[in-house]
Amino acid sequence: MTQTGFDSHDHSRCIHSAIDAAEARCAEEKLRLTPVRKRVLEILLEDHRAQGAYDILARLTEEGHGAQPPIAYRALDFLVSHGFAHRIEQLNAYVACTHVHSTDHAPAFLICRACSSVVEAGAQKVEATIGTEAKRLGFQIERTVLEIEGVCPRCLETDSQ
Amino acid sequence: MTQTGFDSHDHSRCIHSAIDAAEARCAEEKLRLTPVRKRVLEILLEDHRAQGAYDILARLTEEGHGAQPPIAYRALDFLVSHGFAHRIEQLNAYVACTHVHSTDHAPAFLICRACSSVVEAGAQKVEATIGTEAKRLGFQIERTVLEIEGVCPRCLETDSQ
DNA sequence: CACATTATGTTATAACATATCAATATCCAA
DNA sequence: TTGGATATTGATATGTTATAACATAATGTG
Repeated sequence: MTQTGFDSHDHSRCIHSAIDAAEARCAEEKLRLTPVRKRVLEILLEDHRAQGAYDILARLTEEGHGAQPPIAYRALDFLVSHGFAHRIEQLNAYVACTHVHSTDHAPAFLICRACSSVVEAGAQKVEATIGTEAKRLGFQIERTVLEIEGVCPRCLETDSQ
Repeated sequence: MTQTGFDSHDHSRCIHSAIDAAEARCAEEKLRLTPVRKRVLEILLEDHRAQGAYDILARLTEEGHGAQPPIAYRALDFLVSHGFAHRIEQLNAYVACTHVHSTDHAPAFLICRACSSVVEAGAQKVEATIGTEAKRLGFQIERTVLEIEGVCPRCLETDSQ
């Protein structure tokens, strides 16, 4: 596993490189990173935290985009389905993807229950373990959700618990 | 990993042994397996499928219990918090636990997207892998959600896909 | 341009979940 | 065995997350 977060870093570089990467991939694959989609990605990139669809919708609305849930959900669906963002199932929320990875990667998420920050890690070893077992059972894996809830180092200090 | 399902089996034994185990543990730990709670566990045990809170609520209502969401949610909370059932995050649904395990186990779920059947497997190796990495990052794990979506052997045959 | 395709706007509603407070049941100690 | 603390259930209301369905607009292509 490798990771990106839980540490201070030059976050504006995060944002720019993620946006640049998204634009490049969209150009390459003839996907349309429309204004709404791009804006949602930017909002998600503001920090390494999961945000709910309605939080995002509120931001879009402030900024003059449509005020109905489908506006947000469609943009999120686009981003998730092309790997620019991920859905955190246990939070019903979304984070920008900070990895450059192949389309079918197996992300693992470390989720802080105190501050909602999310760090994405690769989980190749985990997939390997599961893959072997699934094969034995005749189960055909299509998607792996690995979400690890706990407390991040920063909050561990703060809360002193 | 070990598993229980995706095969034909004497399901009435599943049910009885799970109920018996639950009653035993509740007696031991002075937990109250009240009528509603027991009934919800029985409903969940009817098959190895995830069921939504409102599905369960509908059943309870038919049978004369209260018809309000909290009735179902409270029973489910009890069952989940004591390990008699599990919540499947990606389905917002619940399954009975078919393992006898320690309180803090690390279950992995194989979820068929075609028939919603759920098989619970242990994932000790997975936890070990993650645990090591989390330690390196200073992240304190409290809960691990590992949900694997795909197609079960039975549906693979049927759908011929 | 005409047409197909994709994306967005809009309304309505479905599906999932919890806060709150009142009433009742259970437990346990005096 | 009674009385008080605690846990559970009942009931109402509301909050939160997500999608169906259909209309309109933008875009890409022959």
